[in-house]
Amino acid sequence: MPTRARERLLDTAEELFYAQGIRAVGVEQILTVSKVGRASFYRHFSSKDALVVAVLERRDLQWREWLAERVAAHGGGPLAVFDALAERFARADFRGCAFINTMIETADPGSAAHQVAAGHKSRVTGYVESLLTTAGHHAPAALAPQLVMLMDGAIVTALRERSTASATQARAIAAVLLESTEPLTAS
Amino acid sequence: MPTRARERLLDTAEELFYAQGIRAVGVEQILTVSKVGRASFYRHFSSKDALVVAVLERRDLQWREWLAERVAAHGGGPLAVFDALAERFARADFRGCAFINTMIETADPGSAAHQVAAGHKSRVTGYVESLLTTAGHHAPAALAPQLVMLMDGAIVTALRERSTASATQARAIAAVLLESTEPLTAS
DNA sequence: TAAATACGGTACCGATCAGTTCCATTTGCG
DNA sequence: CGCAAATGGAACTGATCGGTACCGTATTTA
Repeated sequence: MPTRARERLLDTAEELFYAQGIRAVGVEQILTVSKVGRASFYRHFSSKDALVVAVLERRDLQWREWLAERVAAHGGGPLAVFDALAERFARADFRGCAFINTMIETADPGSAAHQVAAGHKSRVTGYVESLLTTAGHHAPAALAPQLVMLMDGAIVTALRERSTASATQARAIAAVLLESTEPLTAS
Repeated sequence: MPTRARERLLDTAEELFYAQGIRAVGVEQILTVSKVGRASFYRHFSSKDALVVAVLERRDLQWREWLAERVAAHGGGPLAVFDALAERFARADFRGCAFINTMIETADPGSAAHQVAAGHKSRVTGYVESLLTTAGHHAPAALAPQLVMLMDGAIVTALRERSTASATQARAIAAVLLESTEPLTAS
């Protein structure tokens, strides 16, 4: 492939979708920025929706690779996910979680984009559970969803306050949960 | 005002915006559902953006009124906010927090809609802080943002999982935070 | 060199977008 | 009753939406 139009489309679309939202970015803008011809676009993707799905699937893989790498760099413990989040929040282009954003923007739960986004979250939960298991913690299956909920809360809060403080806060709360000896259920 | 067109517009727009997203709802649809003439719309609101702001400002007031009422019904303690959330999550039309959704959908932080949404969150935080103060808790100013972060995490999780479980989980975590005698900061 | 593939540019399609204008009707009030 | 304000309907604008068709060009491969 001479000029790798497909990859330029994915790169451009990922950046624009994340920065402005999926609906806010038209095919026209993607073509202009990526310098790909209109016909070439529809040779690679049957529709804008297909491009959205392809972007999300690629980002799911890349994001989880990035998370695993940063967690390892921060010691490999379950709490390291919040250190990784803090790094993410500090980036100038941070605009929340692309998958949360997609689920909110794409209201229909049956749409392909919505389901890719939901799948991402369950895969992240599985990864957090594996971190808890490796750390020898009791009840990883019960704790992982709670940590992911803290992660999501920290992400939304960071988006609103434009600071990394929520990652530190969430980490401190998570530390309390990990220290508690009895599994935490309803009170 | 004979047929109260303005109120019908606000009611219809609030429902449609929440269910489908702001961008996804055109003025055309609002006019059709509300049975308001196109001209009447622009007599009451200078633009669609002005309608969006009016809807959000009204919902801010109504939502916080509703929260205070449900918190009182659940004993008036700080943890009651999670009982109120659980009720919200159980509704068939639940689709997350309208203000979080607005901040995500309206990417530009300088837009009027975004700022109304941000203002709502700070007012809710102030309310939670007053609940902590009334309950005689130490360091309400430090704890309130943490509880709001838990609320946001529970909301996003409920939207993804379509269950009230996250409210119960968040309440249990919040209970641990309230019981801890020392203020929780970075570890 | 020649065929095949990928590509960029442009014109075009019908639909929808937000917003304006004009007109006939209906409503509440004096 | 009669007037004035509020209203609903429809026609229209220019811009943009996602998507299609065609054409000339550049690159790779046989």
